[in-house]
Amino acid sequence: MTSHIEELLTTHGVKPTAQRAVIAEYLVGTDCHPTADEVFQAVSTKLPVSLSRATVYNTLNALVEAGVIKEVVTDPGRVRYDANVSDHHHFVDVKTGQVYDVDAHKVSALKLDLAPEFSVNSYHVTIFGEVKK
Amino acid sequence: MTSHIEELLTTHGVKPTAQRAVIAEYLVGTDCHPTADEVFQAVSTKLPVSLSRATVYNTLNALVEAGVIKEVVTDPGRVRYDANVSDHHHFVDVKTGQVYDVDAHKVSALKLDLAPEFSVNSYHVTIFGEVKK
DNA sequence: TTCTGTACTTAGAATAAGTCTAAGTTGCGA
DNA sequence: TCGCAACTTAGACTTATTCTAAGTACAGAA
Repeated sequence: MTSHIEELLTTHGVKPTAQRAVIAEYLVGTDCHPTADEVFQAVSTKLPVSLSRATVYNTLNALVEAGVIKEVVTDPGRVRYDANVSDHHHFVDVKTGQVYDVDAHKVSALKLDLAPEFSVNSYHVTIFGEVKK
Repeated sequence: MTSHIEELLTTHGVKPTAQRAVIAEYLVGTDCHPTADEVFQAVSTKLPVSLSRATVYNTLNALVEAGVIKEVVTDPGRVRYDANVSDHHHFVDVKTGQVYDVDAHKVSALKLDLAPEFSVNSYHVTIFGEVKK
C-alpha cells in the first residue's frame, strides 16, 4: 500500500524507512501545505512507535534535498512543505493563511528586463488575495 | 537633519521618538534589506542611550503597520525589512542571500488565469539567480 | 510649577521553530 | 553471529520574536 511511496523515495536516493515512508505518504496525500509541526501531529498518530520532532525535521530536510518535496516560505517564521514539485506558484488567502497551488501555465510567461549581470535561475510568483465561496 | 524623517513618521501617524527616527532613518538610507538584528546592531551604536530589542521589533512592526516600510520574506526563519514601498519585486542571489529590488515595470504585467472565486489583491515575484560581477 | 495619565522604552523572561547531541536501535554485509 | 554505519530518540540548545512588569518621558490639567 505504501510501496509506491517506497519506490518514490528509493528513486530519489532516500532510504525508505518506516518513518520516512509515512511522512512522505502524508505529504503526497494532501494538497494543504503543512508546517513541520502539522506533519508531526498528523504522522505521530499513525506510527506504532513514538516519533521524534528531530526525525520529522531530518526527514523533511532530506526530502527537500532529494527533490521529493519543496519548501514554501509565505509567512514569516514558519516553513511549509509541498509535495507538488511541478512548476507552480502559490495563491495565499490573506484571511485564512491557506496556500493554494497555481499551475505555472495559469501564469503568463514572465518577461524580465534586468541588467545583464543578473542571471536568472527561476522565479516564483506569490499571489495574495481572498477565496470567495 | 532628521527632520524629513520625523515628517515621514508624522504623516504616517507614527509619533516620532528618538529611537523611531533613528531606526527609520537607517532603513530609508540603505538599500540592503536588513533583518531586525541588523537594524539593532546598526542603530544601537548611534543612540546615546541603550536600545532594547523589544523597541526595535515594536518600531519595525509599527512602521510596517503604518506603511512606512515593508516586510520581505525570502529565507525561512527571518524577516527582512525594506523601506522601498513602491511597487517592486525581489531578486535573491542564491549564493549570497543578498536581496535586490526589481522595479515593477521591469516585470511584464502578469496575466493570471484563475478560477473566479480567487480574488487577487496583489502579487509578488521573487526571482532567484546569481549576480555576476 | 506640580500633578497625572498615557504612551514609550527597558531588561529580561517566555515562546516557537528548528538544530544539535549523546545514547540507544536497527539491520545489512562479512 | 558480529560489527558497523545509518537511523531514531529525548531532550538540551539556539535563534528569532513576543510578552511582561517596571521604569521613564512628556503633554495637558490644575
